[in-house]
Amino acid sequence: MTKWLSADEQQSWRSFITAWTLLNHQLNDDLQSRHGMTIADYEILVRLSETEGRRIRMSELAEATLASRSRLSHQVGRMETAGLVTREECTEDRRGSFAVLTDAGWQALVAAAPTHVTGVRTNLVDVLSKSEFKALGDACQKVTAANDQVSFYGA
Amino acid sequence: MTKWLSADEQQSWRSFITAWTLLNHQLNDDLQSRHGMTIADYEILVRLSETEGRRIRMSELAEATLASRSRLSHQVGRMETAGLVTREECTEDRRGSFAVLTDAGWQALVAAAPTHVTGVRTNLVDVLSKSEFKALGDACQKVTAANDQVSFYGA
DNA sequence: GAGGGAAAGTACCAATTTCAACTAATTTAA
DNA sequence: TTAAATTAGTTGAAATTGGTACTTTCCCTC
Repeated sequence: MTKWLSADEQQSWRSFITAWTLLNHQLNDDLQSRHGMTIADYEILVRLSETEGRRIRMSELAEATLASRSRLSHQVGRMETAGLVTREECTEDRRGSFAVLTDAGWQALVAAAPTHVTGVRTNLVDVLSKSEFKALGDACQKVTAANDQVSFYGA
Repeated sequence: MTKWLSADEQQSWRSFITAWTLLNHQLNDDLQSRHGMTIADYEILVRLSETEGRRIRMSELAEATLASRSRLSHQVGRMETAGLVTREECTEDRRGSFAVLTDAGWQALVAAAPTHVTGVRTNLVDVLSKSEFKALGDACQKVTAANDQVSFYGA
C-alpha cells in the first residue's frame, strides 16, 4: 500500500520543485540576456576551464554535466560553431574525442562569470543564513548519493 | 567586484543542481516507463484533481505549474489528444478557457500516483531524516519567496 | 459608448532535447 | 586471431520547449 505524503512533506517537496525551477529560470535568463548564453553553455565552459589543458573527453563531460551523450554532442556542436570550443581527436582511444576550450570560450566565460555568480548569490546564497544554506547543501548531497548509482543517462 | 563562491558554497550549489536533476530524471523515467506519462502531465493531473469541478483556467494552471502559457497550451493540447483532459469555454470571461479532467485522466492519475509518490519517498524523503527534510523544505521556501516576485513567465 | 490599452489564449516558427539507429574503435574470450 | 560484445561518439528525425505575433475579449477612461 502506498504511503502518501503528509501535508508538510508535500509542501516541502513542492518548495523544492519551485525553488529550483524559479532559480534556474532566473539564472538562465540573466545569462541569456546579458551574454547570449545558456546555463548549459556556462556549465560546460566552467568544466573545461577547470582542467589541465582545458580539454575533457566528451563522455566525461557528459557525465559531469548530467547530460546524455547525444545532447552533449549537439550542444558542443553548437558551441563549436559559436567558436567557444573545438573538438580534438583522442590519440589513445581513437573512438574518443576531446572538447577543448578556445580563447574566445575562455573570454566568454570570464565575461559571464560575474553575472552568474552574482545571480547565485543574490537569489540563493544570500537569501539563506550560513547554516540554512549548508543544511540545503548537505541534504542535497545525501539525495545525490542515494540517486547516483542509477544510470539512466545511457543514450 | 564580484564576490566568488567559496569551495563549500560551490559544493552546496552543485549538490543542489545534481540532486534536483537526478531526482527529476528518476521520477520522470518511472512515470514514463510504467505509465507513459511525464512529470509535467502528472503535475497537471494533480492540480486538476484538487479543484472543485476538476477544472482550472489555463492561465492559473500555467502559473501553478510554472509553465509559460505557450508551453501549457501545447501540453494541454497533447493531453487532450491523449484523452486525459478536455477544454471548455469560460462563460464569465469569454477570452478564457478551462482545462477539465476527464474520467480517463482521473483514472490515469490514480494509476500513476503510487508510482510517483513511492519514487518521491524512496529517492528523497526516506533518504533524509525528518529534520533534514524539513530543513531542505524551509530553505527552498525562502528561496522561492525571494525569487517569486520576478515574473519572467510572461509569454 | 467609443477608443486605447491590457489580458487570455492560441498558432507559428526557431531552438533545444530526446530517441533510436548508426559507424568505428576497443575489449573480451574462445 | 578472430568473432562477439561493449564503448565512444555522432547523426537525423520526432517531440518538446520557448519566443513572439496575432485574435478576441475585457476593462478603463474620457
